[in-house]
Amino acid sequence: MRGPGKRERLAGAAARVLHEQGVERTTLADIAQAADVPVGNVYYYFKTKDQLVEAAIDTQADHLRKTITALDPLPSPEERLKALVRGWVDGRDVAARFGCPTGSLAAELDKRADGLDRTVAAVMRRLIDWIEAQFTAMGRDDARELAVALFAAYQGISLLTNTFRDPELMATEGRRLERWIDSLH
Amino acid sequence: MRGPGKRERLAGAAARVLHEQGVERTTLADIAQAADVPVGNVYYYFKTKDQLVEAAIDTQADHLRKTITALDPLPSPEERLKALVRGWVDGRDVAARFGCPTGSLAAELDKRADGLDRTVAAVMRRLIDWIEAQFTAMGRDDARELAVALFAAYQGISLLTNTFRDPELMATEGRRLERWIDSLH
Amino acid sequence: MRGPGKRERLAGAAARVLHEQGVERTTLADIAQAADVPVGNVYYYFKTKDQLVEAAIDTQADHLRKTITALDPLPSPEERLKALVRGWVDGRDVAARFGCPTGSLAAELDKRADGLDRTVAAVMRRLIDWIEAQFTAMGRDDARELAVALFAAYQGISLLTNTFRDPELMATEGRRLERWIDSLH
Amino acid sequence: MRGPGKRERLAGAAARVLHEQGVERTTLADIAQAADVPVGNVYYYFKTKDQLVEAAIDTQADHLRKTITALDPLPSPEERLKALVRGWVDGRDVAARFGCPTGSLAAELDKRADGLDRTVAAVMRRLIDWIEAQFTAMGRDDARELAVALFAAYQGISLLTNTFRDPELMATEGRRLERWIDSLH
DNA sequence: TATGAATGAGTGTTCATTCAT
DNA sequence: CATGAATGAACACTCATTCAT
Repeated sequence: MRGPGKRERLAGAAARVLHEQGVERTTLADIAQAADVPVGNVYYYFKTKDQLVEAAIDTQADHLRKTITALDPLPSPEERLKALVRGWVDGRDVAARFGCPTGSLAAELDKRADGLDRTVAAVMRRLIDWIEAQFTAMGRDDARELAVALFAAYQGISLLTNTFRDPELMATEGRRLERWIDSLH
Repeated sequence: MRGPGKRERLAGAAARVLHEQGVERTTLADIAQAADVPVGNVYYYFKTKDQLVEAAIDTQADHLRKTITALDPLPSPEERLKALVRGWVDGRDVAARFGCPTGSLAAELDKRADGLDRTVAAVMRRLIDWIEAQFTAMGRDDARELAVALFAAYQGISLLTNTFRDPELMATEGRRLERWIDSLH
Repeated sequence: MRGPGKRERLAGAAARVLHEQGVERTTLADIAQAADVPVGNVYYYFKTKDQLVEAAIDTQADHLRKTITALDPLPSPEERLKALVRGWVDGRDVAARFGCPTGSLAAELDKRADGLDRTVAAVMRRLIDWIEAQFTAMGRDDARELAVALFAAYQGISLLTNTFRDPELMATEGRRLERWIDSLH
Repeated sequence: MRGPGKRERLAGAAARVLHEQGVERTTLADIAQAADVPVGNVYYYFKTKDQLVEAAIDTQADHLRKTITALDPLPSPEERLKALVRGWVDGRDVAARFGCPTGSLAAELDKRADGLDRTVAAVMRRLIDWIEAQFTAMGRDDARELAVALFAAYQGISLLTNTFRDPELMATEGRRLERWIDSLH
């Protein structure tokens, strides 16, 4: 129940609740309650709601970093990319209910003038960079274009999976993407 | 300016402003002002904010219907699909600033418990159905899967184009999708 | 109970309550209650608390203008100045409880970074200008200095009258100032 | 840094910050920071914010006592009064920015129901008493009235100097007051 | 004594919705 | 039909004060 732990608990709760309810529909009280912290105390750790949103983005960035780190040991770039896709598919039930955490955040924050939209963009760029590196390792000189296309495919199918509340959409698209990756060398 | 005209003006203003600012950040006053209608008068035409959102969705559905109608005379399904893609690319500057109108609406409404999310879903389904019909006409028995993939690709690249504020992303992906369509028969 | 009337009622209530309680200790709810207006409705007329404060200052400026206008018909500048002093003395009971409305506002607003302090300053300057004009009419070439001194004397005795809750202080000083004015030609 | 030293540091910081920012706009955190004392620790020395305000008043009272003590050795009451006035004028730059420390405190505390307003009043009364003693020593039987007038003149010109942010006002009025004192025997 | 952390009541402000005319 | 005005339930944020260690 100590300081640092609480800060993380708040950031984690923020990441979760903001994903589930969206930024605008989430009140500070919601986050405080989810973290089991009195509302007034939230401000000891985060001076504004925006800072909480930023912390939530950071939490997602951390998660992404870990995901990538877990993928790196795999023997080939194709394997790494297909494992990434499989990870997306594994999250299809959550996506069906709430969409992609990063994507829905990006969609919402783009409507605002804060610098927060730049922060999400940076997180996304990092993942695209990593994907690009894999395609480059596969010898593709259109690696950037392919990386954008792959990530866009995921973002798009996340949105549809969520809109139609149908996890199968993600599963099917995942299989298609795996086949597509295999077809590229 | 009679009733019906005002109603449409309001729906149109709603569609525009909701796309630009998002549902949650748009006030009724914003829409009323954009339509040059006194705030109090809005409620004569729409009993709740949700009904205005619904009208905005309907406006988008109309627009989509017209788009499709304009495409149907084209000689082949490949041509129709590629023209659809070209239409998306033509809207890349708007997408860079505000994303896809339908997609951003869907993302935001999915966070709510209204039936409004079902309404956007229906609009999207209609377009996917049309795309599917084209793939079927091309002789593909995986037409549904391809339709979902194509529309997802558009939704995804819209999000990225918006997030990175870079219309070129959409242009590049458009060319890729056209090549992909050509490769399918 | 119409719009314009309500706006004035709010400004009047603000002037009164802000004088009695001070700016910082007065809540919008206080002013709303004093004007018998629901809190939310205040914002239809004034977008911020600061605008209410400004309206209160304007109300005081109006009052000052009227005071001066009532003085101008008097036959000589000495008479006008002494009548001004007598007006101050007449308000000694209010001063004993709450100080000078303009002075206490000035003291409080000077602690802030708004432009509001400039607004009060302007009101004060207008009165000093008028006093200066009287001294000039009396043939004094140190009219400005005398005007500042006279107004300062009033502000100072207002503060002391308020601090010691003793209206007599104001009365005594008023007599002294009248004698002083008489001694100047 | 032991207890007593800290207590004084806090009182001094309170006096300074309260003068600069006003009572209502100053938070305990502000004072704690100015005194370089952790917020939580303030309450070991002062149980409430009001007690800190009281300590600040006491600090001012001390300062006033010292001022008077330094004046007493002067050979004549006229000299002592004029030296007092010159001291006021010396502080004109601070007055232009923040007003008279005691006066602005008095103005603000009079809006409250605490006994604190009585405490400032007592400090002021002590100085008026001393001024009165000088006028009495000059043989005036209207010494009280003159004392009140002189102190009021200072308070008033402090307020105007502050409101118009013009130290020259204080300088001019100081010269006038010195001439006035000379004219009284 | 010392201190980071906790707490909760209060404040200004926004906005969908309703109402009187 | 039209409209300015009214309403009240939120919400983000602040801060004096208290507590645990």
